[in-house]
Amino acid sequence: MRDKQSKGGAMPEIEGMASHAVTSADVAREAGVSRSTVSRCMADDSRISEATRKRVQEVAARLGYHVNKIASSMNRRKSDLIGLVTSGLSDPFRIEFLDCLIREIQQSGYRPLVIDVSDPAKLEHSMLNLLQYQVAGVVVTSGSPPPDVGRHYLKRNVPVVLVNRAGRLDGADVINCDNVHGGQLAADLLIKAGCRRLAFLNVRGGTYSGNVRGESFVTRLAPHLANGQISFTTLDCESADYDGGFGAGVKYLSDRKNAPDAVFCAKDHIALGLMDAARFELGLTVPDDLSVIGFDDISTARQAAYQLTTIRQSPKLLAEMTVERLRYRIGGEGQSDQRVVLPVELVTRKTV
Amino acid sequence: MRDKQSKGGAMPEIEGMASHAVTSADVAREAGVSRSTVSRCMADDSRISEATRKRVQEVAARLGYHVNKIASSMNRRKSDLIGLVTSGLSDPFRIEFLDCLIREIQQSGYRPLVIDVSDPAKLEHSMLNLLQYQVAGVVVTSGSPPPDVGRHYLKRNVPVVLVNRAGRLDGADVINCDNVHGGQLAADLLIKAGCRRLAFLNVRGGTYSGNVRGESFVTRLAPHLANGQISFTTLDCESADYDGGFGAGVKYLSDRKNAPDAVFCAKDHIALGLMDAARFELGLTVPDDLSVIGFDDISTARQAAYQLTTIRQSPKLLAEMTVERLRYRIGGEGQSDQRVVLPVELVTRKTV
DNA sequence: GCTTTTTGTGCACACGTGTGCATTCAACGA
DNA sequence: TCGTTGAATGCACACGTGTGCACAAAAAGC
Repeated sequence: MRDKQSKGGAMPEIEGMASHAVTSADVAREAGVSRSTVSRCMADDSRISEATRKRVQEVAARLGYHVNKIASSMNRRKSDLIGLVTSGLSDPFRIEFLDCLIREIQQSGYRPLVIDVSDPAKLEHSMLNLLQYQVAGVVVTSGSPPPDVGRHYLKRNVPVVLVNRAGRLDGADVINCDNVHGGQLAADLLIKAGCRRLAFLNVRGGTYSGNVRGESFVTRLAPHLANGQISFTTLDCESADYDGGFGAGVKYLSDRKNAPDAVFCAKDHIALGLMDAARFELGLTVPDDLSVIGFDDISTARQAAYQLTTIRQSPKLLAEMTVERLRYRIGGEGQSDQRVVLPVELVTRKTV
Repeated sequence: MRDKQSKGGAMPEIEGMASHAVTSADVAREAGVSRSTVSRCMADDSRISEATRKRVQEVAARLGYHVNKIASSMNRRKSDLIGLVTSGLSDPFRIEFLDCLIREIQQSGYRPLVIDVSDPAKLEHSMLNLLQYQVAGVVVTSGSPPPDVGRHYLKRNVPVVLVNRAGRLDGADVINCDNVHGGQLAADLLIKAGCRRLAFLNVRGGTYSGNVRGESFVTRLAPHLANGQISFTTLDCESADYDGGFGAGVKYLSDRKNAPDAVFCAKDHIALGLMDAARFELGLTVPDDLSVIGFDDISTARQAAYQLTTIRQSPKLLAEMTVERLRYRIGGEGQSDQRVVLPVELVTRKTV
């Protein structure tokens, strides 16, 4: 009855003294079944009689057996890990997105394997490295993966989702919020508010999302520009964060005559810095002296000290969509790349 | 010369058409060496002649071979994953810590496997689940793992580090910032500033770190309390975040006669909410009508709109220490649990 | 009662790697 | 020339799991 598959003689194995991890063979021996049966019982997945299943699972629980996911992954040639490529946890909106994403991934039975690429030049190396872990899929939230990488993923049938990135990757789905519409909303609002000297502020060199927002903004402005009733400038800051926005504020808002009276910022974090520079460094009043509008609607933008008017995109929706695409592609193969655009909405607060 | 270890006849395998991942056997065949040699070459670790190593590595690169970490982990019975137990990405200081931690882990050649435990009741299950991945170590930044879990980790020789948690776990190192000193610094500052009606604000039910900070604060206050020259109250808020602090501000600061004139908050995020309630909801002036002091020195606290005086702990130092402890214990075994306390410092800004 | 179908299990192989041990080979000293 | 030593590499096993196939037993059909 016992020791059906055990190789040598049954080693004594004093109860509770085993220093090695308890394996499915241990459970099999103890329950008097074969290792295969144990495997099937743990997976709930085959036609195993209710009686044995219950007994085996009970034994497994008593022995403290847990399936070795590494061994399982090796056998199935695919792990339940999903690679998350990001660059640090400094950008507020990305954090909110990752927060939702991690929950969503976990809820789908996967595990997030985070990989930080501060140096964009290392993106290729990092993504290849991720492949070593037999990840079931990858989400890229930073940088633009080179086509070489895409080919490797394509060959291995590992789906890639690019979130809010420029998408030129074969075999990858691309998800963006509606940057174009966002830019239009911002333009419309500022025009309606009667602003005359408008500006768009983004980090120097630009980012994909930021560029689209700015271009859409200025396109929408075009008719009024032609009229000569308003003016438009493009401004840039050193970094895409609070300090960058603050620095830009000090730099561009000092000259009250020619300074813009309304600034559309590529992202909220920059807008907050700009606002603070205007208010606390230059003594301006928002929105009387200066209107500010951001993009993302990060949580800080809601705080009483800012009450930033902004274009909202939903991190939760973004995350849901990401995982949906991922799950759809995992297993299912050879599907054409998809481009998803998620809606944005204007959130009116007190800075315009 | 070729096909030394290949089992059946050498399948033709058209160049570049292989749909399966390239394995060490492929490299071995191509380079005319054994699979063992390939393994040793990739590890740089044995006494392989410089010539063969170079040749093999060149072939590996040409074929696009990467070691399969899953298989490797299975063989070595330990992966290079480090579990990160956290509860969401909402708490600002924890995010800054995780940011540093992920970098640090990565720099040490490990990979962070994030696991989110929103429901503290699931902590045990989650940590056991983490063990399935053969993690090399685990960092807990949320919740208090039950002793059962500790025993499992101890048995498997997998190190656990608790960061800013109550530490009662056998086999786990515990790292805290100097909460006691922080509470003292806060007390000293407020006394020196001449505040009379002091209060400590924490989330309802309390947290380990918060409780220690509050207790140390009131202990330091004791002599002055005995004099009857000052008063002290403990306040609580619904949630440990901005909204919680804001709500508490509205609730406790309305009655100008009896309301505290100085509040020590368990963490910055709460302090920011409190400040905003005071300033924008009640029309108070900070610090004239109300002094506020926080804990952590999160990045938002530095912003011009807040300029929060606070007790600073270093997320970078915390992360470095965490990984140092982890690395020390991985491999090295049977070392007594250690308790690390990291320094804090007062950051004087404009809210006291 | 005999054949056919259904149901439940076991056997054996494969996944890709690391490493102890054996083996080969060249160099070297006597 | 032969034995000895050291370096370099191959062999074979182990890691723990999933699953196709075969097989036994029980149920069902006639």
